[in-house]
Amino acid sequence: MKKPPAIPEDICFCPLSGILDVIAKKWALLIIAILGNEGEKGFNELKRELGCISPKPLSDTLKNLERIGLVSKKVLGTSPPTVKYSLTPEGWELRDHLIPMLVWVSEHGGQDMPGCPIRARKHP
Amino acid sequence: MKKPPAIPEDICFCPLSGILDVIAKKWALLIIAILGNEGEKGFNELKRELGCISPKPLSDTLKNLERIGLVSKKVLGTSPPTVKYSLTPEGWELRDHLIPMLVWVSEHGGQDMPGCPIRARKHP
DNA sequence: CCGTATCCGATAGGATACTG
DNA sequence: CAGTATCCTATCGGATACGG
Repeated sequence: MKKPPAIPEDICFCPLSGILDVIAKKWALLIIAILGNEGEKGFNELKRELGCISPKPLSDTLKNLERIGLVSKKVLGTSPPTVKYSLTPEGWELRDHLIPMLVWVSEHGGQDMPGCPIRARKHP
Repeated sequence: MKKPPAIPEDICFCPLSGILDVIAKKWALLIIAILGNEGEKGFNELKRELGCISPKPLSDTLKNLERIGLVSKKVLGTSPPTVKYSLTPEGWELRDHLIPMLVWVSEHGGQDMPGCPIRARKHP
């Protein structure tokens, strides 16, 4: 049996449960990636960027990300109400650890891509 | 607006959809982490390690991971039937990119941890 | 030991409409 | 623009039992 280059120490993954419940969702990682890549985004801006997400799941996901402290929400004016979502410092840290994986995945090329196109910035 | 250290180029996240549909699930990341950390695992071994997963979701997840080429399955004997799940080369690559994130998350400490305890190796 | 089969409840998430 | 409110469906995921 191959001896794998193991995780540094005997590490407990208990704390993962909580965050994975939020992160391991359909849109969470993409939202973090996009916010990280572009800085700040409004609700519908984000919605447009994601391409085919309904307001409810987007709202839910943002609330969850906010709750666990990865995303912060700023309300600016009142008419028209302007809202900006951005990453918290913790969100940035996570994002930094996340990017290598996302980049690898996007380069590696998932052959099956049913559903709607999603882009970080430009779309071919 | 803060100028973020962006993702290398204008990168298309289209290919993400397919793989995210698989890895952004409740158990997928943990399975990859565990297989990477311990090399090979049988079905029930994995089940025990995950702590509180039912056979069906485990079976489903493994099939999906196999389908997209991250996990391979070896059938050895016939009595008793011995099966070993392990990471494919691609699975290893993904795992390498994944570990920093998982380690960060586990160190960062998710305060809320409802549900069952999950461990990579030892459990306190 | 390795799963599949079945059933079932919870919930994620899409569509749409509508309000502040 | 920024969501909330419904509604509705598909799927996920747990429990249990059983077969190879």
